[in-house]
Order: sequence, then structure tokens, then C-alpha cells
Amino acid sequence: MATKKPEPPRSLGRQLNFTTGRMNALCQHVLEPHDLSLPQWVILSCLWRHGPLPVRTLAEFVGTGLPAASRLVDRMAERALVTRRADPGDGRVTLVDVTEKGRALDHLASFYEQINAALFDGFTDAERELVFTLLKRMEENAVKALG
Amino acid sequence: MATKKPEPPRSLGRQLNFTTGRMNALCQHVLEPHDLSLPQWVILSCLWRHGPLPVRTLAEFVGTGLPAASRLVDRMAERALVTRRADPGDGRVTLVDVTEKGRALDHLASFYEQINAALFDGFTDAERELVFTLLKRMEENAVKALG
DNA sequence: CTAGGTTAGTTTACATGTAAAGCAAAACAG
DNA sequence: CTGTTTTGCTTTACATGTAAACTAACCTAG
Repeated sequence: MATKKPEPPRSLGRQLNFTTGRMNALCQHVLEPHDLSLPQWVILSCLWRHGPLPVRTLAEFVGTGLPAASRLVDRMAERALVTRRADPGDGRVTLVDVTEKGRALDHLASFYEQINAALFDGFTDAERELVFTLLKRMEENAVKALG
Repeated sequence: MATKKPEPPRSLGRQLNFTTGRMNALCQHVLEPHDLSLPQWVILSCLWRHGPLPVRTLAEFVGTGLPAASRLVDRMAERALVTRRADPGDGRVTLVDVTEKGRALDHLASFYEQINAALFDGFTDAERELVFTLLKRMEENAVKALG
């Protein structure tokens, strides 16, 4: 009956994207009841621990460009999770701070540990360390290859 | 001078997303001269090796839902890289096939090996195997945690 | 002080992802 | 055969990512 199932080649990119994708799906699944997306949680987790911050700092923390961070802040501000205000010391800087409503979610501050635990289920301590080490080395190789 | 640099916690999700993000940036960088995005390359690489295929099969291969795959095919059809036609045997199915113009790019068929090589630079064979094994186990754990 | 360059942020245009609704064809139950 | 369900795909609405253009504020050289 020839079940047309093209076998994908053994590609690192494929495996990385699939693993990361599944993990992000799991994150979204856990955050959904709280009406938070993963990038929004990252922003909040940054603000919970380090006071008001410039948009640039948030962008670096989230790992995206300024425009993406700016718009994330937009939406979160619309939902009254954060506020914007000009930095009194530097008129260019927009300081983002968390509101009461945003702080009310700070019980999610260590939700990522729950994800770590789920993904690392059955892993030895040495294997967990290895995962971080290997991923970091690949990241550095990618950066190097980008020139 | 207090360089405000919030230290992110040691999060697997963070490391996975950053490593994968860097690698995808590298992929886009390599594909850019050929006017191909990474998902578009994945579709083509599937069509190059296995004849005309239904949209569903492409979606599974790319790792996204049907709507995303359908729209990818849209754009690639606009650029005359692929064609759509109804499956003569099943009127519901849209068969996607690569055009001459699309096939002209098939020298990129093993471009992912170049990415593998760049990311694995300095890795022993055992380490490369380990990366696949560990990533696969995490992926399975994520799927399991999703229920 | 002013001119030019840099920096921070926003806005716009566009590619991609998901979820949910809609549609047409096939499969199935009676 | 007919009515219902399932399946495959598309469409729409929306969140997110990037790149490039634009604005505003700061910095620096003169």
C-alpha cells in the first residue's frame, strides 16, 4: 500500500528544531492557563528579578531584536502587565516596569525549572551538564560560522 | 558604571532556543543568496527526493501544521518553484511538485551537511552521536509531558 | 554653540507559526 | 442510495520574528 513516508535525512538542524519546538509547545501549554506566551513570560521573569529595565536590555534577554521586544511590550502594556516611562536620566531610553497585575504572576518565576525537570527526566547529572556544554559549543560554532 | 546586565538563570529552554536560533540564522545566511528561506528549502529538499507529494506530507516533513505548509506552497508557487495539482485518485488531495526552476536549485540538496559540519566543528564522533541521542530523548520527554 | 554621528526606540512591510472556521471530496453506516 | 462523519486543504485572525526606514535624544569634535 506504499505508505508514502519520506524518511528525512539525519540532520542536526532538523533534530534541534524539532526538540526545541516540542519544548516550546510544552512551555506554551503550561503558560496558557495564565494567558502568557513564552516570550512574554521571559520579559516578566526579567522584570520580576531586576527592576525597571530599558527595552534594549529586555530584547537581549529575550534574544530578539529591538522591534520584537518593543511590540511585545506594547501588547503587555495594553494588558496592563507592564508600564512604559521615559528614563529621567536619558530621554532616549524607555524604562519598562512591571505592574501589580504583572507582579501577581511572579509565582511563575521558576516555571522554567519545571520544564528543565520534564525534559531532563531520566537524565543523570552528568548528562544534564553535557547537554548544556554541547549546546553551548554548537552555539559558539554557529556564531563563529556567521563571521 | 554598573553595566545593568541581568544574568539569566541556567535554563535549558533558553539554551535550546539560543542554539537553535543561531543555527537557523546561519542557515538563512547560507540560503539567502539563493532566495530561499529555511522552510522553503525543507519543502524543496523533500520534493527533490520524493516525487510529487500531498500538502499534508510536506507539513509533516517540515514539522508544522497544514495551514503553514499550505501558505508556504502558495508563495513558492507564486515564484514558480513548485506547482499544485489535484490528485487524480483523491479529489481532496493537492499534489505539490517541483518545477524546472525549483529543480535547478537541487545542488542545495545536501546543504544541511554543511550546517552539521559547521555546528559539529571540533566534536568527536562520539560527541556527535551523543548530541542526537540526548536531543531525541529530550524531544520524547517533551512529547510525553504534553500528554 | 553647532554640525555630524551614534544610540534607543518605534513603525512599517513582510515571512512565518498557530488556532479555528469553512469547503469539498471521500468514506461509512443504515 | 442517502445522510452523516471524516479527511485534506484553504482561509482568516492573530502572535511573533526580521529588516529597513524614521524619529528623537545624546555625544563629540570643532
